[in-house]
Amino acid sequence: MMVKDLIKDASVQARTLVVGAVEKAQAAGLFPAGELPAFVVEIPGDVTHGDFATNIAMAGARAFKMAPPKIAAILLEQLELEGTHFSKAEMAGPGFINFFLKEDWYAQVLETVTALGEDYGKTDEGAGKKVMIEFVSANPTGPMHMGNARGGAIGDCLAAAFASSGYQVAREFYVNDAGNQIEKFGVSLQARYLQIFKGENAVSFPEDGYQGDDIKVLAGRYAEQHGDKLLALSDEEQKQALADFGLPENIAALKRDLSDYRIEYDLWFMESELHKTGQVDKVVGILKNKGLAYEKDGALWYKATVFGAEKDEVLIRQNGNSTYFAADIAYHYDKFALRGFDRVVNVWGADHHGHVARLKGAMDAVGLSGDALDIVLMQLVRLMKDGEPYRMSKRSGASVTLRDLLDLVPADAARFFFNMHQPGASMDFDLSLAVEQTSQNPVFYVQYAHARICSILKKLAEGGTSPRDVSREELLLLTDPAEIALIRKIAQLPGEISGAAARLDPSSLTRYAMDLATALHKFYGECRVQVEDEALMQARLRLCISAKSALANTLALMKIGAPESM
RNA sequence: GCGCCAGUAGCUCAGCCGGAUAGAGCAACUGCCUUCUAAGCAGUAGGCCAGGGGUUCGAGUCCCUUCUGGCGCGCCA
Repeated sequence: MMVKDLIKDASVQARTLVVGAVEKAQAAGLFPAGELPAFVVEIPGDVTHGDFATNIAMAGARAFKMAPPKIAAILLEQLELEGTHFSKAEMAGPGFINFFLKEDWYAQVLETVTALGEDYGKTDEGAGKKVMIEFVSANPTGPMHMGNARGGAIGDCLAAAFASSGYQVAREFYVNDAGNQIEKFGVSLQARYLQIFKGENAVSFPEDGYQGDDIKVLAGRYAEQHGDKLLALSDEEQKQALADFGLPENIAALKRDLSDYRIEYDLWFMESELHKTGQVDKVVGILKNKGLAYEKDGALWYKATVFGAEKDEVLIRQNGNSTYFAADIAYHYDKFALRGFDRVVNVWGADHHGHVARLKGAMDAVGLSGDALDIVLMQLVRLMKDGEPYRMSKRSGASVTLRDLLDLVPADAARFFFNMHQPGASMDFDLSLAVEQTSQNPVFYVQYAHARICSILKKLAEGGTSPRDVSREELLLLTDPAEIALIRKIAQLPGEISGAAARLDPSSLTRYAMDLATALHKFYGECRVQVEDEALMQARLRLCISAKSALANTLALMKIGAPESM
C-alpha cells in the first residue's frame, strides 16, 4: 500500500539540510569540530515564520562558541535548497532559521490525497507490529456506566489510529466472569429471587450486594422462565443456577449496547478460562521458580517492588482461591507470551492506577517486558445538563448507564464528545449541547463541513460541471491564504493519526477534525468554487474533494457519520 | 503519611522535544445572505498560565516547594 506523509518528508528533509550545512561549515573550519548539538525542527504557530523552523543556531551557541545570528548566517550560506521541498530559508527573531515550502509542495499534497482516497492518512509507522487494545472490560454483573462509555470511545478510536498507522490491531474485552464479584452477583440474585416468593421483608438483602434494579429484573426473568424450582435446592445450588443464568444474559446485553455504540471486538476473553486451563497456576509457578513467591499466614504472596519499595501482594488466598491480580498476570502473560502481541494497551479508569506499576512489574518478573504494556488512565466523567449534574432520577440517584446515554444522545455525539478531551483530564459531558441539532454543537460543525462540500459538488454537477484530472500547473492556481491554509491542514492528517497512536491520545484527532472543518468553512467564505475561470474552478473542486477525503477519513476513524447533506 | 492525575479567559478545554506576540469553542457585543447550505464567516471584549523560588539566551512547558481539587494505597476487582 502506498503511504505518504508529506509533512514528515519535508520535516526530515529540513533536518537533513541543517545537519549537512553544519558539517560543511565544520569542514570549512567555520565552526569548531565536534558533536552536533541537539536541536528541533518544528512547525511554527505563525505562518509568517515559515512552514518549518529550527532552533539550531540558539541550541548550538555554546558548542560553536558564537552568537546565534552569526551561526544562522553561516548555515544559511551553506544551505543548498535546489531539488528540495523548499523555496527559501531565512533567519528571523533571536536566531531561528525558517524554511518556506515551494508552491508545488501544496500541489503534491492534493495529488497525494487524490491518489490515495480512502487510504489517505494511513502510514506504515507500526511496521506490522501486533498491538492489542483492551478497553471497557466492564464488570459483567451489571450495566455499563459513563466511565465505560468514555473508555469505549477512547479505546475504539485509539485502535483505529493504530490500525491506520500500520499496526496489526486486535480489540479485546476482558470478561471478569470469576472471583468474588461473581459470588456477590449470585448472592444478590438469590436474595431477589427468594424475595419474589417469600416476600421482600422475609428475605434480607446482603449489605454488600448489588443494589441495582437490573438484579431484580434478572431474578424476575429467571422466576418467569423457571418458576420456584430453585426453592428446593441447596443454597449453593441456588446461587450457582442464578449466576449461570444471569451472566450470559448480562454479557449479551453488554455486546448489544456496545454494538449500538459501534464497537465490535475481535475477542471477548473470559477470565474463567485462565483458571480452567491452568494458566493462573502456570504464572504462579513461574514466580515461585524465580523465588518471587512465599507463603505467609496460609496465603501465597508475590514479592513485589513498586516505586522502589516492597509492596507484596497476595496471589493465592488463604481459602485457596487466586486473586484478581494473579489472574491478571496470567491474562497478560497470555497476551504477550502465548498470543505474541508486541504491544498491549489497556484503557482503564483512573481509580485503577494503583494497579499499573505492579502489573508492569509483574510482567518483568515473569520474564516479559513491562515496557511493552501501556495503560491509558482516564479520569471521571460528569454528566451535565443545563449547567447542573445530571442523574436519571433525582429520587433514587441512579446513575446513567451507557444504554441510557444512547437513548438520550446520538452515538455520533457520544463518541465525539468523549474524545474531545485527553483521557487524563476529567471531563463534563454536556447533554444539552450533545442533543442540539441546530446550534453550536461541535459534532454538527464538523459534519456540516462535509455536507457543505457535498453540496457544492452536487450543485456543480447539476450545472454540468464534474471534476476532471487537474494538472500540476492548474493546482498552482490555488494561492489564496484560505486555500493554502486548508491544504496545509489536509496535509497534517497522516501525522495526526500516527501521533494520536504514539501519544495514546485519540482526542487530538477530534480537535484536528474541528480545525479541518474551520479551515474548510473559512475557505468556503473566502473562495467561490463556481467561477468563470474553468481551470481555477477545477483546481478548487480538487481541493474540495481532498478536504472531503480528509474529513471523511478522520470521521471514519471515530466511527462518526459523514453526511452528504444536512 | 506515601503515591498518581490535575489547576491556563466567565464556562469547557488545547498548547507536542522548553522557543518568536498564550489559543479554540461556548457565553457576551458588532457586522456579513438577490451568487456553491448563515448548522457559516469576519470583528470586539475577556489572562498575575493557582502562589513562591530555581535552572538558561529563553519557562504555561523542566526542577524544588506551598496551596487547592480528584483518585489510589484490601487475602476487592
